[in-house]
Amino acid sequence: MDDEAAETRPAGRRRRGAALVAAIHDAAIAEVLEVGLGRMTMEGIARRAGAAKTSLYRRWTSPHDLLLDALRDAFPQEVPSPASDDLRGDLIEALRQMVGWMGSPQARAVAAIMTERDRHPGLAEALFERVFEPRGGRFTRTVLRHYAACGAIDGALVTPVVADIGEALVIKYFTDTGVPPDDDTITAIVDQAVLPAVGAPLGR
Amino acid sequence: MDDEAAETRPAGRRRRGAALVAAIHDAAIAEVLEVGLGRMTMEGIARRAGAAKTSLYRRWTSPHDLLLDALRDAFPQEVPSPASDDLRGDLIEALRQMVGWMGSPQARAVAAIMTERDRHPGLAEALFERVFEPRGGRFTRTVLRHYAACGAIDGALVTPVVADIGEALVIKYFTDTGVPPDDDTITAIVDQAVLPAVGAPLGR
DNA sequence: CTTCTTAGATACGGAAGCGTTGCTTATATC
DNA sequence: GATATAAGCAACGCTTCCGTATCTAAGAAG
Repeated sequence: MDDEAAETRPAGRRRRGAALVAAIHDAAIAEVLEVGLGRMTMEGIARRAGAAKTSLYRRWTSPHDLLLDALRDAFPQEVPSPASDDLRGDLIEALRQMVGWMGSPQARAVAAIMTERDRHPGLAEALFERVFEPRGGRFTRTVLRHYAACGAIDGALVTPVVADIGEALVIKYFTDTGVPPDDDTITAIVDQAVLPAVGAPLGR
Repeated sequence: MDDEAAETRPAGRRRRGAALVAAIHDAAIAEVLEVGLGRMTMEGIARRAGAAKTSLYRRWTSPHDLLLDALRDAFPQEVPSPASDDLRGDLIEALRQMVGWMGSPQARAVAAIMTERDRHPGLAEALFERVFEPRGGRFTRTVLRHYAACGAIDGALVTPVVADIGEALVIKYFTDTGVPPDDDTITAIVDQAVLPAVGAPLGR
């Protein structure tokens, strides 16, 4: 994910332009994941990228500025929802996609910014303005809306709260245990929490 | 919350023993909330507490050590569950208590440690071992178990996933918006997500 | 091959935190 | 009031990062 860098590069070759920028972007994301938002440093990013500090200061003014740039380049991550006529299966698949997305370095960098938003308010704002729009049940909500439009479930039940149930439980599982939920857990979340809220029969 | 410190203390008075320790504990918690886990420093805590750096090093070996000590002193926060025969009301009350608890400096310090657990694994472990046991639906779970025991709801439906629904949605609301959910939102969470999962009638 | 652009290497003075030391002085105890 | 305990204070050499400046050398363009 990083390491097209320092040691690997045969001393006599120099990256320029886009290739160099990409390497620095990767280094910035790797850096925030390893040392955290509060300990990001131009020197650290340069070291990790195998680039000269000078090359960073030529383009960016601060680690945060650089990080935002890196994230904007890495997004958007659009999540298409394949809609068959299997509500339960589509919900499970949506949460599976979410879990996969959460594992990406970009997503974890965003999470790091979100959790420290009160310490760096400007950064969180800029993330929203410049990178992507927040506040989403972007995964299950898409699915639920589709089936509500079909008439398969009652559209009045697809409230903001209900559209967040699946995502909320995935996130809580992740922060509680430190690992993403496996398929069995995802299935349990859909069967025991999401489906009941949209009026599907209980008990599975 | 902090500031029994520096400027306020009339130059000729010295705190000792427990009073000093308490002031330093407060300063440590305030410090982690302001600068974050990664930027906590012995000098910073000492400055905030209006104490000498020496006095910290006499008792603790690192900012993390000190922080853990401060948290252990501030806990436990037991949450009793007043059980009448109003499931819905008790669920709402439980989540209200949770929101209140989340606002405390101690809880936010714990949250800071949890969100950076991969950066400081030892700290998160020590928090569990030395301070309190994790992994809870400690709020709504207590309520749901009570009513399951009474036979008011089906005990088989009170799974780990279901016991986490309320807390998960409160947490997600908080991290998404940056502010705790108000009473209307809490009510919506209970009505639209928790109650359906335990077989209560929909729609409300 | 020549030239222009741009990355790399190195050094800088300054700031801040580190963990420790030696010493002074306030507070508690007898 | 004398004495033991414990806190404050100031300075130490060391490290890391800051932002900048200077100089060399690799890559691209003509």
